[in-house]
Amino acid sequence: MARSNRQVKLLEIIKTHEVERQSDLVALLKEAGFDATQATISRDIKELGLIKTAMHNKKYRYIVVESKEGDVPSKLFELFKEAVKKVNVSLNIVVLNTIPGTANSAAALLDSLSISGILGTVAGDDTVIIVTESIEKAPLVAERMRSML
Amino acid sequence: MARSNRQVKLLEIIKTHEVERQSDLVALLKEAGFDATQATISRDIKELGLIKTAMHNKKYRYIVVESKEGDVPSKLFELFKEAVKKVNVSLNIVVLNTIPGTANSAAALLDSLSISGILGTVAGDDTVIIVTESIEKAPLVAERMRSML
DNA sequence: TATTATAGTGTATAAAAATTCACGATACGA
DNA sequence: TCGTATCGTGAATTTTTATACACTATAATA
Repeated sequence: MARSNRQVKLLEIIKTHEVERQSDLVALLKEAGFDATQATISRDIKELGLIKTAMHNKKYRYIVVESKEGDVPSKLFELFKEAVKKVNVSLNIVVLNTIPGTANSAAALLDSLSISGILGTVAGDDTVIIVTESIEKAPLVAERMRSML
Repeated sequence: MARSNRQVKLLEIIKTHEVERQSDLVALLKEAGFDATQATISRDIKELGLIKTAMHNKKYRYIVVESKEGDVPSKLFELFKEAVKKVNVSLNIVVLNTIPGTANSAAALLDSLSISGILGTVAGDDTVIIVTESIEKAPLVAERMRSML
């Protein structure tokens, strides 16, 4: 699925570049081998919940923000960050390795977020298994996890 | 200064309304007695660092986000929230009342944020005195403090 | 299989947001 | 008090972003 790959790349680009506008994104994605128009990028940005904001240098930049609106008490995020050590993908499964005993709370956060693409999660002691909708979605979900660390 | 008042009102509006676009803001501000054009609102939004983002209902909405980009370890924010009990203004001074012993860390956060309009801060045991640039700026700074709680 | 959804996209356009330019008000020095 | 600089603003415009519409491909259903 080209779409998921593009969106993963898009997140990556946004974190590593100072993207001022969508047309820049079109260009950067093209460099990376993804052909998409501004219209598509606009839709991706909406779906991924990305935002454009003024930086201190007075330039605009697209960025990723975690907790927006009433999303979730950010303490849970703190917890998540402390707990999760590694994020890996295998086929349609994302595996989180956590500090022993914290897998459950990490999973709890995931559940409360109702992240798109996730079918379900199971938490052991130091491992969370996340089942995603498809092989294509898995890297996107993983990227989302990493972006929370 | 009409500008500061407008911006304070603007923040207030944004937190209490689902503002989808700047022209809505123009209208709402007009109701509140502030006449400003879209151009001015656009500038205010840039200055205040507000953002437009897609909500879960797929509508766009302007919101305030605290920690953007590499802004500050969000733990400091947690601390700030726990510490600060009240925010008051008098002339060009904003006074924070905190839990005893925490005023210093609250002030530390403020310093690290380099918030515009603040000349300097002094922290006692349970009180932070914030000196702002002008009487007009003080309510804006206070609003910023409150928005972090 | 034929038929009907559904998702993803580009093109063209509408809509929204940012900025350029000009101007008025205020502050500051000479 | 001038002249000069700075700031905030609106009008008009440019730039950027979102979406309506049409089309294709793929999946789901009878």
